[in-house]
Amino acid sequence: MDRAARRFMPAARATTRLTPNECARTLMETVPMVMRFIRAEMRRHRNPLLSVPQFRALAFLHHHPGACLFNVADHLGVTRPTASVIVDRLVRRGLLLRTEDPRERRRIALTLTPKGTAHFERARNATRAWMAGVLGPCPQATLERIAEGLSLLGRAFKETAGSIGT
Amino acid sequence: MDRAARRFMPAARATTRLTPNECARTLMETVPMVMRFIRAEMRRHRNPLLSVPQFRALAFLHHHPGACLFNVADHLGVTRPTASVIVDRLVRRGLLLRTEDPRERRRIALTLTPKGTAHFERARNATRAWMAGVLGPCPQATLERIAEGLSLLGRAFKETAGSIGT
DNA sequence: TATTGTTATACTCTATAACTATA
DNA sequence: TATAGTTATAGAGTATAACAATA
Repeated sequence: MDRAARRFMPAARATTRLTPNECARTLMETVPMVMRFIRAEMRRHRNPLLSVPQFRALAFLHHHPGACLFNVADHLGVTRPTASVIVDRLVRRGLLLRTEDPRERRRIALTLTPKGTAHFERARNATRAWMAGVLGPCPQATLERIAEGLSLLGRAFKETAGSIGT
Repeated sequence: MDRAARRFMPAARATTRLTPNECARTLMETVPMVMRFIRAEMRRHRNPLLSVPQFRALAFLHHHPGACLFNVADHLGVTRPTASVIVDRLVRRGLLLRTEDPRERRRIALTLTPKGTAHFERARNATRAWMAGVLGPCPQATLERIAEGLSLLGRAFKETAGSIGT
């Protein structure tokens, strides 16, 4: 076991029961910190690259080509005007194609352009490589605990915290 | 063990080794998602309340009264101009006091006003209560795994990802 | 010269309110 | 009337560049 994990274990196992409040405190310290590292990293790269929301929008549309604006807003957890602005910037940069859905003319169908696909994949690979570099030094057991904790955390939020935006 | 945890375990233990890349992917999906829940929750409250960076700035100064701008920027992980703007908004709202440090007249000493302290504590309690509500349904074991994962994650980032801003 | 902090500028994210077009 | 999307407006966060004051 690595030093970091060993340092942590006694506190986790030997003390009194961990309360939701203490967990919340750890959360409020860790998540924003990690988030700003991600943001800074994504901003560091070449040219205008992608912001985190832009990256997430492209990732979603990469897996759901032809999705409409509402789907994007829902996935990003933002209101439709916000999603509209984000999408609009990507369209202007030539990364997204906005077409009309002939069956439901109120809707738009969003798809990545070849340039958008290339841009997204480059950003994704760079981000993953950087992150893998950060996580790389961790031993296997630590990696698994991190993934497990994140997975459980994500599930708790998805189940309890209601949906946002309209 | 709760259903959620049981559902997760087989994937974590029985498959091939978890790679840093896979962990990175989970991270890129979970952290922004949790972050937006936090942001949305903090924005939901009464009046202008506090944004996440504002909250973190007040939390830091609550524990380090008299700290200077550089310290705040360092803790938030932003550049000094950004910290200056954030602090300035809090000063204008009467939540922070900006005074000159007589020993080092280049520096400013930042402290919470009584109003700032009250405001911060209200925001902190509300956020923790909400978060505890989200985490509350989780069984003890899950809670501990979440806290452990976050703690290890935070440590990995703090150790590897260099400092930001200047 | 180096450091601390601010201001100017520019861009993104984000929400609410008001609007258009379609169903 | 209800829904999909846009536009207008406003404000926060963020960076870089240029600056002032102090050490």
